[in-house]
Amino acid sequence: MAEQDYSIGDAARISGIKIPTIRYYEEIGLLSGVARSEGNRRFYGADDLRRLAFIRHARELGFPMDEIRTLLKLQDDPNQSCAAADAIATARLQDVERRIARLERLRTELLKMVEQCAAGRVGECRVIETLADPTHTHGRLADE
Amino acid sequence: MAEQDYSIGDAARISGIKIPTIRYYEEIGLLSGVARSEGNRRFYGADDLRRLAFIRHARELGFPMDEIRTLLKLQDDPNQSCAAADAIATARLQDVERRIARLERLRTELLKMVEQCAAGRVGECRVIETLADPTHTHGRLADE
DNA sequence: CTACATCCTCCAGCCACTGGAGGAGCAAGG
DNA sequence: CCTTGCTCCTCCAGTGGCTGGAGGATGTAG
Repeated sequence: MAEQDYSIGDAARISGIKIPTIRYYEEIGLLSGVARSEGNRRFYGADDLRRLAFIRHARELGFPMDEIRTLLKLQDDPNQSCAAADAIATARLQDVERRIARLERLRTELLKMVEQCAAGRVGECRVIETLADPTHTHGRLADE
Repeated sequence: MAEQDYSIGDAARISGIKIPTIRYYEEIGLLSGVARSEGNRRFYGADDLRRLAFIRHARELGFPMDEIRTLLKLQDDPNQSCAAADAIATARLQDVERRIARLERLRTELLKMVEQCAAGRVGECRVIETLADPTHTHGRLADE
């Protein structure tokens, strides 16, 4: 193992991704050609660590796995147009905005529920009542 | 089947929950004692439909399954204190607020990425670069 | 009576991991 | 040199919350 190489445990600590998850990422092809030591242990170079950081950051931003895969392929081939990456990021942005709007509505509804809870019996509990309210049946709140 | 009874297909249409999901809810004990016809078909009364609407609405509000289970038990026993329901709703509210805050941060970051994409080559693409940025490694954006 | 819709049960699969069993490798202390 | 204890390996099963398909029974309309 050269000086700039890391064990899977190191990689996990540095990237903040758990060991089995790193192995899983390799299995599903996000990290190809991971090197092995004599004793069959994986070891990672700086590139691999960057790749793991990329994946982690993208996951945190809510990118789904297949989009990450696409972004990694783009990254591997830096002469391609960045339009595809832009499209993916834009789609993600719109998704995030939709989710914010949805959560804001949930917030309003939950606030109402909690405010009106007079700490009484369940029989007259707003929380339960609101949830049972059949006027919500066809969820304005569903994914749109 | 009496007049106010519904087949599982009707229940699915009315509640907006798919048929296999309704069966699944029964299997995991959210709907107990579902009646059967001579020919072994499930049928649902108004109570069951209300219960399904409750579950759906709670799911839409982001309540996890075990909290829904608790709320349903509370509902089944209307002399209990509503404090437990209130606690669950409050926790949910806080969770929603945390998620909104998190998504707002994502939004800011994604906006920056998209704005700076000059539709150039991947080599100088902000989208890819931002994601690869190792200063994000220990995610301020992680679940907190 | 035939077609067709709807239902039944059982079981496999989805995603993105997570964790455990059982065993091998390796570094340091005695 | 040997043991201790840590890390690593592979394989496999399980998570939650469904979803869908196979293969067969039941119900209904023409």
